[in-house]
Amino acid sequence: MSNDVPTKADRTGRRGPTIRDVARLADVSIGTASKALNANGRLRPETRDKVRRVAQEIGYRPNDMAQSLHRTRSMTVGIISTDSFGRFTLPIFQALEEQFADQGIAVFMCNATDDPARERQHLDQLLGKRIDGLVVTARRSDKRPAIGPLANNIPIVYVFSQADDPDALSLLPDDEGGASLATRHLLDLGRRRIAHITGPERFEAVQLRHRGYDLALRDAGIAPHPGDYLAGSWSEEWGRDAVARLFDGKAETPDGLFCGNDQIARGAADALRERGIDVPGRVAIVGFDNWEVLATAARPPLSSIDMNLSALGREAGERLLAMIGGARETGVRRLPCTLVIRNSSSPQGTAK
Amino acid sequence: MSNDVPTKADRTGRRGPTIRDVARLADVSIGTASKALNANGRLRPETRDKVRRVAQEIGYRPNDMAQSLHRTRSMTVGIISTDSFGRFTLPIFQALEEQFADQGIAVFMCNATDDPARERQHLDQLLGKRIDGLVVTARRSDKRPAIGPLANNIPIVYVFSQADDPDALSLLPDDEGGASLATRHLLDLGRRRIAHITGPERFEAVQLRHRGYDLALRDAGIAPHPGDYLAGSWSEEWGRDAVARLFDGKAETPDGLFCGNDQIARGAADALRERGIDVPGRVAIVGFDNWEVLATAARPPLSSIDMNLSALGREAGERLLAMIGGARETGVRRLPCTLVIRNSSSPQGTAK
DNA sequence: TTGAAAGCGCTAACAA
DNA sequence: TTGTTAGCGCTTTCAA
Repeated sequence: MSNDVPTKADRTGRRGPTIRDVARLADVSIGTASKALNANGRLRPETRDKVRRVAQEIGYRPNDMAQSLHRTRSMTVGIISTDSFGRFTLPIFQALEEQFADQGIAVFMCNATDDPARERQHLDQLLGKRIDGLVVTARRSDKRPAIGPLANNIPIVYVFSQADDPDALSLLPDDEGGASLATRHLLDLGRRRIAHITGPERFEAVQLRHRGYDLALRDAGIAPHPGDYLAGSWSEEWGRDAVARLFDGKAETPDGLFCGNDQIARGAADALRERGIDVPGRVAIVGFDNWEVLATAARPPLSSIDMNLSALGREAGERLLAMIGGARETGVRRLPCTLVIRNSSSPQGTAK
Repeated sequence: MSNDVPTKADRTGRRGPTIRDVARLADVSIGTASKALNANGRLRPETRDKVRRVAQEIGYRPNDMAQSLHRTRSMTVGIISTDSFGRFTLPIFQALEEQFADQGIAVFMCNATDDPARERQHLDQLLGKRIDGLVVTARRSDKRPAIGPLANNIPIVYVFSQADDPDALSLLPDDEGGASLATRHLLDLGRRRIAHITGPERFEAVQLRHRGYDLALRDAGIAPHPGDYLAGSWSEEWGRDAVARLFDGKAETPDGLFCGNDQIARGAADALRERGIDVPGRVAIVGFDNWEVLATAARPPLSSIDMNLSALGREAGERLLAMIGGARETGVRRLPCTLVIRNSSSPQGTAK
């Protein structure tokens, strides 16, 4: 009754006021209203102000989907993890999301836990939503079947995962380089016999890290001791077992340990402490992953290789944006790892 | 030249074929095509088949945004973490995503790491996308300022986070109940002096768990020993420190430890082992969070309280769907925790 | 059984 | 400077 000009929103009870409502209340044409709100075209300042004021008052917010019907872009991208989300994907996702948010792009998250059918289903849905691009992640970086060329050849980038398709773009951490970095660090500390305790050999990352370790040793003129490469599982228990194998009843033992991940490193550190072997005094240790909560809680805190997953995520975001913009990118790109030094490879007090 | 009837897709180079293209190629009206594809209305079977075949062939997929312009629903929801994503939010998100995917609803993920401005910005974007509902999560379950009533009163549910607004719906784990459960379990084991080592008191969860512990003891007719409640930090180091305080040089020591999280529990277990105190023989331990990777790697593996975050996520999904459907839900709902028994509170071999 | 046309909310080209 | 109108891709009456 006192409520003049009921808005569409009032009538339907759902979906907000439309530009039509704004136009009506501001007493201008709908075209004018659009112009006023979008800052383009010439308009009398007072008209523009009036429209904007009205829009503000009734809480008008343009309907993105209607807009997208015009532009060729939906201003959304999809991220699909073929492999559930986890410790590794999280920082990547975080960086990606931030990057896209800055561009006004919203992110659909999908999780297809090792289920190709579900993956297909998600993909379908995303295509229906007309995403502008797709990011594919995984829990480990081994090769996976490529996602077929998407309708409208929507650009795809694989992060921490790689497609078995040479035309795809994959972004990965440089496992080999990271391993070399760790090994060289131990060499620089004066260690001469460095063992490598690592995870299951079927992981590509295990093979690459092994290679990096090997190369660094050879570069230093050291022939790797054959029994010093131990592949097992990714667990603390394996770290402890491996130490037992390397140290118990041996006359000659390693003075450096490069571990395939921080869990193994932690198990190794525990096992050494329990044997009264000083870390880093007699044996220095470097882990991999730089899983903060684990690495800092260890005794001593663990030096570790950081895969810089946030940087990886940012890079992926940039690449995808470029591809959405029309660039064509292919191949496997590996980003550098960095070394984080803590007490396990540094005299007490020198590092945190 | 040989390419008859170029589709819109061909012309623009972007966005897929439209229903118009399907209609043209199938030689029917666009209305008929729609009917054929949507399985409603009466149609000659052969017409329907023809349309479908064409649609299939040219890879037609309806544009969700165009559809949503009609329905009152966008078939999307937003999840915003005000607090970055982490270990706790992940299982919740996973469960939510799965639930929504089953309903054909896609999920926008947003991360506003402790930044109200960014939160507002994300919210704006989501409103522009016309999300049907919103889930708010956080890294800890303390009260937070409610998100103002959203335009079109889009339903909101807070999970693992609560709003300072009695009209909001919050879903939380039952910290108090979980603590009682842990304590009763230790009592059932015959333990009579149970200490509680926990995190910073400013956490609501710490207070609730303390209460649950207290109640369980009193119910059993045991007056809590004043020095047996130790609030500190959430770290392993604190777990070790607390054990030192409780055990070193004391004539009377606890025979049960209920720890505020698994990190503390693990530190405690380590400290006891190093003192030659048998776990669970002389001291039984129960942790909180059931953080698998940590709990199972501990020596002995830790019994722990599981907050059932997946269930929490599922429940949140159901509630939000109900609210989208028109239901009105308010208040704080706490979902039960469960006890996972491992060796730290069970004779060797009885539990895994 | 099928076709034509209006309209969802918005933008942009063209008229006035 | 402002208004009118034709779509964007789809669904849904209402006619034929």
